[in-house]
Order: sequence, then structure tokens, then C-alpha cells
Amino acid sequence: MPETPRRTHRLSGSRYGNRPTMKDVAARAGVGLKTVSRVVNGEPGVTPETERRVQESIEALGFRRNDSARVLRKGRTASVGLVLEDLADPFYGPLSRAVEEVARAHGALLINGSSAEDADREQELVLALCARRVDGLVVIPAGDDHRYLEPELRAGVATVFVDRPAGRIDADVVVSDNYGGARDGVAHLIAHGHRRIGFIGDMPGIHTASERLRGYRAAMEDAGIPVEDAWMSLGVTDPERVRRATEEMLSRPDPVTAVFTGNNRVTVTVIRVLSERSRPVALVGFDDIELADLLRPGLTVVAQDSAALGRTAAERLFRQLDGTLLAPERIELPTKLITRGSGELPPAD
Amino acid sequence: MPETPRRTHRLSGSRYGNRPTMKDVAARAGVGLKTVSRVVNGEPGVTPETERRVQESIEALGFRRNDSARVLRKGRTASVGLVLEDLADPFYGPLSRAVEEVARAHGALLINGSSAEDADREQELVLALCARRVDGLVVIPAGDDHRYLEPELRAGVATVFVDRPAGRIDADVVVSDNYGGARDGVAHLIAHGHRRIGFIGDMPGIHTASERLRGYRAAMEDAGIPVEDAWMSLGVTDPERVRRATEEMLSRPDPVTAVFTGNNRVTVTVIRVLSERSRPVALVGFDDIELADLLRPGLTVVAQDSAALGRTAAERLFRQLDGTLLAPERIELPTKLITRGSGELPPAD
DNA sequence: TAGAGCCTGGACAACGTTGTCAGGCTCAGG
DNA sequence: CCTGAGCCTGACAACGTTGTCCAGGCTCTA
Repeated sequence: MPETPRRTHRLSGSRYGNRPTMKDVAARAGVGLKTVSRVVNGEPGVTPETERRVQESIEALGFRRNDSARVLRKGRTASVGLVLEDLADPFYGPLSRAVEEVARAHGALLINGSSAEDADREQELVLALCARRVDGLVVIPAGDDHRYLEPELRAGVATVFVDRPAGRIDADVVVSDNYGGARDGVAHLIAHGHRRIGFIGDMPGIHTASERLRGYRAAMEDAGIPVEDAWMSLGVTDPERVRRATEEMLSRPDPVTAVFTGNNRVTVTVIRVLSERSRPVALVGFDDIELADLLRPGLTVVAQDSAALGRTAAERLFRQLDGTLLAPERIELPTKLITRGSGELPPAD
Repeated sequence: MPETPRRTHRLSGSRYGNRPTMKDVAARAGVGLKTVSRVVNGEPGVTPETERRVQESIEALGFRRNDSARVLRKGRTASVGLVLEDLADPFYGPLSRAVEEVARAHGALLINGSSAEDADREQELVLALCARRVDGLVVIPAGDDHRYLEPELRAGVATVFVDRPAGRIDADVVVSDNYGGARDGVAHLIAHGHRRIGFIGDMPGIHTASERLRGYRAAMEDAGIPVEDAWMSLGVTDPERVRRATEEMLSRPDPVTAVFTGNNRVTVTVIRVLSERSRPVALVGFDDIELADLLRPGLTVVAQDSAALGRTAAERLFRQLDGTLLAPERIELPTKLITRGSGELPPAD
């Protein structure tokens, strides 16, 4: 990481960090160093009069305790790290916020970083957080090998993986029921008379994607419908390619009459494609989308509760820190089918 | 803040934080402490052979440098703080991500917190970040008095306010052209023949809200249209009340034929109300919304570029840290009118 | 009035790292 | 063989805080 060595000063001559310390406060108040510490931390054993003098001194100097030093001494940082894929994705906003709320309730701050779906960057971020000695880590994995975390786990850094399981280590995991959700969603389409159903999802290397694909296959098999390869498009996620994939499925001599989309980004693009066509095509998407109810037809989705994922993970994290928790566990949260119209369209054969 | 005093241990007897230090690494490798430091920091002056031994030792022990100690020594934390209103709001996701990207380019981590639109909580968060000695702060203000930051500014903590100006202190500010954007949006409605135009926005105490209201009034005045009080609904933001306010405007003997909404949350609710009515009502909203193009009619908006706000602020922050920057400045980013249909509906008189 | 016990305050070490500085080694040149 | 230059290496202090421990002064009682 690039350092910034040179630094001209914004203020006259004073060094950066030339901030008042407890020593300065003590000198000004005419008390000992430790007395200031006691006042700052609300410890007992200080006369009201002394306390007043110290407080006045703190105000006057604009003193703020240096938590780096405190952490060094105490061993706990009262901060937790969150590594996710992309904060700008509407799926992660509520998740992050939920983690933050739980952290706040435990008096901890949240440091977060986006891995941009890159395993190396994930590791770099996680290790940077560990170097800062966060008390705990919530990780939405990008990579599939997390053995690099072994020393941290051994050292007692609380760790919870969310949305996707950890790779090659034994750790707490909180995930949605991707398999069951997808199966239900596809079964819903089948129940409305569809037999030729397309699936557009992410690379099967991604755990959530492969689980959803598995759910799709299971629903089809349950209904005794053989799946044709041409109905599935995997690893396709950028808008242009999703568009092409969708159009191909719809232009076959035997076109699909319904589509199941594997995540919110894919869903959005497919909606665009379908909205340009006259023949109605049924659609169920994985992940809810804002305004889904305002589309015509309304969008039927398999919704996962991203805030609940974050909350559950964070609560588990702090239970690890309490020592309340023993063995790593895998928690699966249910998904919910929300019908709004697009999934209930009959096949246009 | 509540501390968690008790703590049972996850691992056998070892204290938490009983992690290897440079001293341990040094002992195992049979070298001096400082030599380890040199290897860890890539400083020159270490024999390849010595370096190898040290590296081996680091691997074996799972050593990670303790950045708290490092920070204490060096004075810089290589982290910046971001305080915003609510990470779960789609407006802030891209903003936060943009700040993170710039920080990353400068080798810094991002710590963020949500103020939940509460001035006390904002201050609490900001001071917590200062206690951690973040190098810089990006703040989306909830409160309107930031004099509590004076000691930090004096101490050289880089600070940039975004989206709304700072209160009672002199600091860098990056905002959208709320006034101009609203004026353009309303003028757009007027240009399409509307004269009775409603405005639904947040409390005028919020800077962005009052600026947008000012823009509304200006556009009306420019067109020589006297504004009636009943056309304006201020400080109304929760869905139920927005709904009522909208319905009242539309049910008057002289109903409004168009509505200008002051932020994305209001817009969404108004869309819902309008979609239930048969008579078409024109709508222009402040802030873009995902899928706005898929609605029928498409939603016309005054869009601000939240990522650009974040990027601009963060870049300015690091220029402060470079010492490149001198006087605090106010930067205004333009907004963009995106026409998609709802704003071009003619008045249904 | 003296002694016991309590309350307040402060001196000191320690946390893990980095900057400074000096010592020891090697090697070339005289 | 000696000297000096140059390269590695490590001892030590310092960063700002908190935990431990002790001293001094006070109050209260016998």
C-alpha cells in the first residue's frame, strides 16, 4: 500500500498529531496523569472538585482520548469489520446497516470494505482489518479458501461468514435457503402451467448461484420435466450478455414461456428485455427489488431478508465474543415467495 | 457505551490477544526485534538469508503486525471516517462506495457509521472516529452546529462535509445544486403546460429540502404563477402522511395537475398513490430511482450523482491531507434532468 | 489523643511498534 | 597487517494510555 511520505502542514509549524494528551490535561489541571484517566473513564475515586478542574482542562484544550493507545493497553478495539462485495449494491446496504446496529448496541464501531468480488482483495481487506485488531469479522466471501484466517481464529478473533459459506475452514455461517427458495420459485411457475422454464444465473462457482441452480433442477425434476441445456445460462451477469441470453431462449422454435432469474442484477435486465416484447413471458426473480410492486405486471420474487442475514450474523459474532458460543454452526434463513403478477402469468403457447 | 466486562474464553487458557508479537518472531528466528520490523515493513538492509528466516518465523507463528501500536508510534492511522444518515438508503450506497474507492487508492481504510438523521448520534459517532484518530472525516451532517469539531480541525484532521453544509464552522463542503435542480424540474413541468403544481418535501430545516423548496418557488415565480399554500406539503416524509398529503392536493376543487417530489422516499410513495388513480398526473422527482425507466409512464427525475459527490469529497479530503489544499471551499455539483415520461404528461384539466 | 481504616491521588511499568544510533563485521586498499 | 568505509544488526527510548500499587491525609472511634 502506498504511503504518503511528504506532508506539508495545514497549520503553522505544529506537527500533525500534536494534540493534547492526558499529560497536558493533567499539567494544566495540576493533577496527576492517572487522575485524568479516571475522569475520562468515569472511574470512581475522584473528588467532585478535582473532577471539575479536570473537565475544565479537557474542554479548554479540546482533548480527545487516543484510542490507539487505549487499544494497545486493553487488547480490545471495540470495532468489528465487515467485508462485502459492493456497498453500492442495494442488497448489501440493509445488511451492512443491520450489522452496524448490532455493533452499536454492543458499543462497537464498524469498519467495512468492498471486495469487489475478488478473492485477493478480500484477503487483503480481511488481513488489514486483523492488523487493526478488530474484535470480530463478518465476511461475505469472494474467495473459496479461507485458511489464511486460521491464525486469527486461533487467536480468538470472532468470525462469521454470511451469504456464502467459508472455504476450507470451520466457522460460523449464516446463509439464506438458496436451494429451497429457488425450488419454490420454479415450482410456482410450474404450478402455473409452465414446462419450458429458463434459468439465468451467475457462475456456478459462486455458492449462492450453484444452490439456486440446484433448486431449479430439483423443481423441474420433481415435476418430471427434463431440462434442456439451452434453457440454462450460467455465469452470465453483465447486462449485454444477459440480454442476449434471454433473447436466445425466447427465439427458439420451442421458446421458454417463463424465466427464473438467479439474482437481482440479472432480474432487472430481463425485465427490460421482456418489457420490449409483446408476447407475455412469466418471470420469477431471486432477491426482491424496490418498486417491484409498481411494475406492470408486478414482479414476483423469492425474497431474502438481507437485514436479517446481517443481524443474525452480527448477533452470533457478539455471542462468540461473550464466550457464550461453542461450536461453529451453519444457520439457514428462510426465503419468502412474494407473488405480484409476473410469476402468475400463464404460458403463452 | 456499554462495555462487556465478563468474558469467558473461546480457547483453552490463553488470553485473548495472546498473539505473537515481533518479539516472538524475533526470538524464534534468532534475530533482533528491529530486524523483524524491517522485514515486515520492507525496509532495506536485511540479508536475504536473514529475511528468509524471519519470513519463515512469521508464517509459522501466524504473526500479523499490530496496527494499533504502529499508529501510536507513527501518528497516522491510514483510515478515514464516513458518517452518513443511513447506509441502507440507496442514495448513500454508491456515495459510500465512492469514498471507499478513493480511500483505497490512498491506502486507507474506511470506517463508517449511520447517524440515523440524529444530531446527537452524529456527534457521538464523529467523536468516536476522532478518538480513533482517523486521518480524515467525510460527514453528511444531521445536525446544524459543528463547532464541536473545532479542536479536531485545529489538530489537522481533514474534514469535508457532503450533501449539506456544515453548521457554524468553516469547512469544505460538497453539495448538489439542489436549488437549480428543483427549479429546472419544476420549470420542466411548467413548460409542459402545468400551472397548479404541488410540492411535497422534507422539513425546511434540512438544508437540501429548503433549497429544493426555494427552487420550486423560483420556477413558479419566473413563470408568474402565484403559489398557493395548499400546494405545498413540508416536513412530511413517512409514507402514510405523504399519501394523505398527495390525496388532498388531488382532491381539491382546483386540483394540482402535477407534483414535484423533494426526495426519493417521497417520490416512491407518490408513485403508488398516482398509480391507483385513473386521471393522469404529471410527476417529477428529485433523486433518481432504480427501475425508474420500467415504470409506466417512466419516471422523470432530477438526478444527482451520489457517487460523484462521494468521490469529489474524498478526493478533496486527501488533498487536504497532502497539504495541497488551502482555504475551505464550497463545491456544487450539477444535477441532471432525466425525462422518461411522467414529467411530460400534459395537464388533465 | 492515638490508632485504624478509608478515600484520594500519583509514580511506575507495560502494551507492540518504529526511529535513532551505535557496534560489529567484511572487505578493499595501503 | 592495519585502517577505514560500508553494510547489517540490535539495544533502547518513545508513542499515550491503563492497571497496580503505595503514600499521605482525612475521619471516626475508643
